[in-house]
Amino acid sequence: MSHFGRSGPPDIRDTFSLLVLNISFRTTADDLYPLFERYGKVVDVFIPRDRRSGDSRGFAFVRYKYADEAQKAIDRLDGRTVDGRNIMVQFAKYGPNAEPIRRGRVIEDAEKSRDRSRSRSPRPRHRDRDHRKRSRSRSRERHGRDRDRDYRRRSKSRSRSRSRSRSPSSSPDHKSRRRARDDGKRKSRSKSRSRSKSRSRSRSRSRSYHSASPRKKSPPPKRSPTPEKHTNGKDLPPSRSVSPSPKRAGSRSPASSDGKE
DNA sequence: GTTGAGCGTT
Repeated sequence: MSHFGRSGPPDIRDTFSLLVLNISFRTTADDLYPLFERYGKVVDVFIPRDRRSGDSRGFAFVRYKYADEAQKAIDRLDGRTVDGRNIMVQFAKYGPNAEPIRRGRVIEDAEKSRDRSRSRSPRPRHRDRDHRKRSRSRSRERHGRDRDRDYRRRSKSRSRSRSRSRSPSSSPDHKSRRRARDDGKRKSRSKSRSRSKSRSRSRSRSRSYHSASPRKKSPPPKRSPTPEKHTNGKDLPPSRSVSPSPKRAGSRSPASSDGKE
């Protein structure tokens, strides 16, 4: 929703989107509008909110009518303290339709192809949209729900050191603490994986699709007194389609490897 | 009540 109450974005044909980062969670579009409107014609102010809680996600999008005004707003508001937070204003890189943005403006089809043809963008990496979409979890969820996402976020933030000092009051306490926990967890996992690996070697990969709960404790390979041949035939009856290894079935017999190792 | 890297809506 936009600041004007309309449905969806008003008109992004000739607007320049600005991304305002590091704003307070209490800051609303009404608070940002007068601030940005002072430097130009603001077409729309949008603050993405969480679907469930409805709270602000900590950043906003301000669309200007003209690029020079947007640039001026960046120059004037970037680094300013708003609501007690040092905000960061910059041109948006992606449009609402997942389209690339050049200098804050949505690149049109013709312009896009032209740009590609003339000069390759020095963009080091193409960021997957799904990637950020998945990591769209606010820290609130981090309290004890999703720490799996932290892995990716942490590694990504590492390579983002080129950014300016966004938070001088960055307390490394959190990282250290979290890292310690992760380390411990990782160790335990690696051990378990090692065991599973050896087992998997003797076992057939057809078991992969069988194990629906990786978290569950791996049951000991209770081997019946019956010969391996019998077990093999029972374990992978219709799993032929799952195993894309035709040569294995012909050149090698899983029965022999099952018994040994 | 908390949080803090990032890129968007009916």
